[in-house]
Amino acid sequence: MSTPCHCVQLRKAARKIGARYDAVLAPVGINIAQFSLLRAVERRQPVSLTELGRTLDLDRSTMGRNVRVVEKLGLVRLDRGEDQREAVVSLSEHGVAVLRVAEPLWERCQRQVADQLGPTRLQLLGELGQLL
Amino acid sequence: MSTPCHCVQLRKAARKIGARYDAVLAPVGINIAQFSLLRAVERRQPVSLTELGRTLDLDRSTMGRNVRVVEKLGLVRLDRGEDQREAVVSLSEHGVAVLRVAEPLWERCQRQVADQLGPTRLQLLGELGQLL
DNA sequence: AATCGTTGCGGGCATATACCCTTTTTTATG
DNA sequence: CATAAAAAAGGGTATATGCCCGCAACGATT
Repeated sequence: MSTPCHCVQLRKAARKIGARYDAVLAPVGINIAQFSLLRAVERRQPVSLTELGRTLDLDRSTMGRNVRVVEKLGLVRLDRGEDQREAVVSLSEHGVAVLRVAEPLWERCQRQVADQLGPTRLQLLGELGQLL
Repeated sequence: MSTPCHCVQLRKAARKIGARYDAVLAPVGINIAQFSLLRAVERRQPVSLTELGRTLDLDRSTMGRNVRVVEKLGLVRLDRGEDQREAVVSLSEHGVAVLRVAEPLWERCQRQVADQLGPTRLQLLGELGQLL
């Protein structure tokens, strides 16, 4: 028999948990990636795409596209920074409102997942990001 | 302060580890998703798209598209099954050859990851799939 | 044999993600 | 100050992934 691929296992777990968070957030019209993006923007706004990418550990071009999606939803604003090269992102009022509604939904899901995994595995989960 | 989102953590870890396996497999011209697909095909061939999807825990339409990619690479064959609705997949000779070359590369990466994470965290990976 | 519910695909649509290349703007250097 | 190097976006291309819808084939029931 062959060992299961650690990467495949991890991806599978990520898909599953993602679907869960997505379902919880669906009533608000956003998914977990967008929720995470909005939170990151709120904490650092106004913030450039590059900095956002560094923060979320995503490719800059990925950031640009993901931001465009939430921009179309009217959740964030995109402006030019002082540095004319930068595109700086900030939450719109609508974005703030959506975030406020989404937060308790997310928290409930987060808690359920935490209970289901237990503190030990949660701890390990956090360590994965550091180690890889 | 806000708790980090378990889902986001997991996705991030999955992206990172995925990039690693992808890099290792790049010389063979496939990525980890395709490697995993080829292995699944080899073990069950000839296998229908639906069954493959169930096996890999992927949406059937996703399976269809992913299979088409490796088909274009000449790694698998797609035929009609006895049941005329089914599209059955099997490895081509080239697919087998690529798999044989890819396996040792994958194994080395797999071992490195295992060493880096240690047994406890490795075990977590397996458990996540079950629990989520 | 005609019909109807089920199953299996394929296509359309959308998001997430990454890599590469080009253009624009800034900055550092001679 | 002029110019070259560096930084920031943006667009192109490609894969992975999921949902929904429609079509075709299969099987059971009448």
